[in-house]
Amino acid sequence: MSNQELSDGGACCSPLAREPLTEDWAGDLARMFKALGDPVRLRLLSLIASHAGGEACVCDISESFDLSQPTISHHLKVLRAAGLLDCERRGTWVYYWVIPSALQQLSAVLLTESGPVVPSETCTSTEVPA
Amino acid sequence: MSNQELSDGGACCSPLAREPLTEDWAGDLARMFKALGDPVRLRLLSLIASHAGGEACVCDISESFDLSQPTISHHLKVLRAAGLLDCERRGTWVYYWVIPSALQQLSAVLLTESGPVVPSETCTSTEVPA
DNA sequence: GCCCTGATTCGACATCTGTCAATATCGACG
DNA sequence: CGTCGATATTGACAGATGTCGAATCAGGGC
Repeated sequence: MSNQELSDGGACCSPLAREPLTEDWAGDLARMFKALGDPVRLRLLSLIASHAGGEACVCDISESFDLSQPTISHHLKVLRAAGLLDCERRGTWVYYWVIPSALQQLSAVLLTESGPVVPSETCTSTEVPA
Repeated sequence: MSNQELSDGGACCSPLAREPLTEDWAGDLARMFKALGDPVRLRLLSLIASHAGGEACVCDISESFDLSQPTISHHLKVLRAAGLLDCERRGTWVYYWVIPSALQQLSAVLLTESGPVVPSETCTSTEVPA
């Protein structure tokens, strides 16, 4: 995977709204978004991100779900394959943590002309320059 | 399944990293992320967002894909059901446009402690799993 | 060495998803 | 009114996905 598109040369807006995504990049982003497209995985990510120290072991977070441990492990694997998590074994336990740059990249892609704030509620006007 | 309850109301950071997502919210967000978890839909969204005027008719964007017209229509329906797009019929054509607040919400959720701030605890390695 | 605990992998299953061809709907134009 | 072009809906189908139980792997303690 190539996550180098973060620093787009001279791009003032999000690439999503600036120009059509290339197929390659769309596929790359879609894999990450698809990993987030499951409530269990979203909660897993949130649990890990909000855990003390920014990391958590499986035994700790699996208690928050009604799912079997293999299922939790499967979801963690999906998140890791998508590049959103990383993990490390320490003795008996395996600790997971979030990869901040991955989330940041996704967040940046979604930042369109709307920007971080929406001052005007009447969005009917199309203010996008041609 | 007793998660730690809300600490306090004033959320200064992203809720994803502040505290575990509630099941309701995770389900809501997951529906939107799942809609983005397909390269075709991502490109559709990008094509519409980057189109002149911020909106595009189906006949225009469908040319960029090798997919059948019903498939394009299906993906547009998914994006609309997720609250990411809205559409309007004008004569023969149907125009679609992006709902900025939806993308903004998703972008905000992903803005964790990473953001503009450089994390100091887990900066030992930035390599992603292969 | 042997077992015990934590975590992953495997195999199987039902369900969901993406795709197409065929058909239907909706509006414009003779 | 009939037809035509643009979208949407339906039905069907292969492939992906989420889930579990069982088996397996990895360390620690006896």
